[in-house]
Amino acid sequence: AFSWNSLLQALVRARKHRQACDVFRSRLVPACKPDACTYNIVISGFSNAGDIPSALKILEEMKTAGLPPDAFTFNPIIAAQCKAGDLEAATQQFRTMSCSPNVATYTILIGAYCRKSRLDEACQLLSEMRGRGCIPNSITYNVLVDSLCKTGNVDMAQELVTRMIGEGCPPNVVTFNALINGYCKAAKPDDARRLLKLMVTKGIQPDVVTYSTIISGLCKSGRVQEARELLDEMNRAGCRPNAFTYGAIVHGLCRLDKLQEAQEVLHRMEESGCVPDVVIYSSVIHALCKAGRLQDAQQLLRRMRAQRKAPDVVTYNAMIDGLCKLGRLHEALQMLEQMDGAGCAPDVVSYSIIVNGLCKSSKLEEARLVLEKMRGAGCNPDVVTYSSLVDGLSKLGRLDEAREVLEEMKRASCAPN
RNA sequence: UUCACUAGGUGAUCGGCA
Repeated sequence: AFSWNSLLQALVRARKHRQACDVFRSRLVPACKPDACTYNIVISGFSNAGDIPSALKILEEMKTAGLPPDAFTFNPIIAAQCKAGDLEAATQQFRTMSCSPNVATYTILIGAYCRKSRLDEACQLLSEMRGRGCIPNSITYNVLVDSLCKTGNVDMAQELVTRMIGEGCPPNVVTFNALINGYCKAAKPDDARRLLKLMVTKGIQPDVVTYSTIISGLCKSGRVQEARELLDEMNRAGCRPNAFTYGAIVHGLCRLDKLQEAQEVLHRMEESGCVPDVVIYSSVIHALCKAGRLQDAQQLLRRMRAQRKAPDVVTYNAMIDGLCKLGRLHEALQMLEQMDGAGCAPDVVSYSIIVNGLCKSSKLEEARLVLEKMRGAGCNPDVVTYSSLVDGLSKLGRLDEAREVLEEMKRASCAPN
């Protein structure tokens, strides 16, 4: 079982879920019975892929096989339910599970409540875990810091960090990175830089995440030159930039309409053997599309394919939007089919782009059909999809129908914003 | 051999500033 578990784990890590499932299902060696670890690995695989029903099915099989599930079994399921936004199901699972929760269980739930700005419940869980002798560790605190930052409570996060030492969990590089990201997202890159200096004085080495985060923050504030200087600085400090680092720079240049320079960075990467990844290509493709340079975008798409980099849903969406904005709806629909055929399932953004394009061309009936089509593909319209429709109808003076769409949203429990 | 933490790319509307 030990060896098979290692193989399964490797497959799950490589996101080869089908193969992992095949290995598990075939029970390749009859003499080798799956143990609790085996089940945990498979359950974790399904959970991470967002397939909660399958995870629950394996959980039942595990019980049937007489193996008692533990926290390692339930944690990935609870995490997946949280990620899907279903805190009620996660909490239900947590309250009814047949084993004791561990620090990870509490950390998952605390982070989820925090990210939904349900701070009271997060605090309740924090004191509950302490009461049960479950001591929050540095990951717990880091999750708190990060989710506070992501909900716009950077000051609260900063305050928590100052208290961490007293709690026996001094801030580490992840803590600082989370906080630095908070300041960057709050458009305060100077505070981020201040923290970079501070962490060094505390003996904590900045890593590639630290630098990439600040570089991205500077770029988002339009300070690409400073970002490039920081890139030099990180090189001098012996920290090798990675795809995130270059991605931030390239995107920053694109946002400033410095498409020429962005493509130069791209070329330099290609030549230096450091092949740009799908994110970097998509970033430039998006910018080219926004500039109406569909030809150039298509050429870059070909170049990325030549580099054996497969376009993903974001790449296609950028292209589809570019086509729509030029009124080339037919080609946009073709590309939607093309991505599907290439094994890249269109998502709610893909369909929304098309819906918006059709609405802008006053093709409301066709837009309606796309809504049906996406539902049929198991992809529910979201608030943006509906907004395009409401806007299209309103601008044509078809206000009654627009109101009807609002009702439809309500029925689909999609809250208007 | 199995669980929880940090960084880059895509869609609507409206408003402010230029």
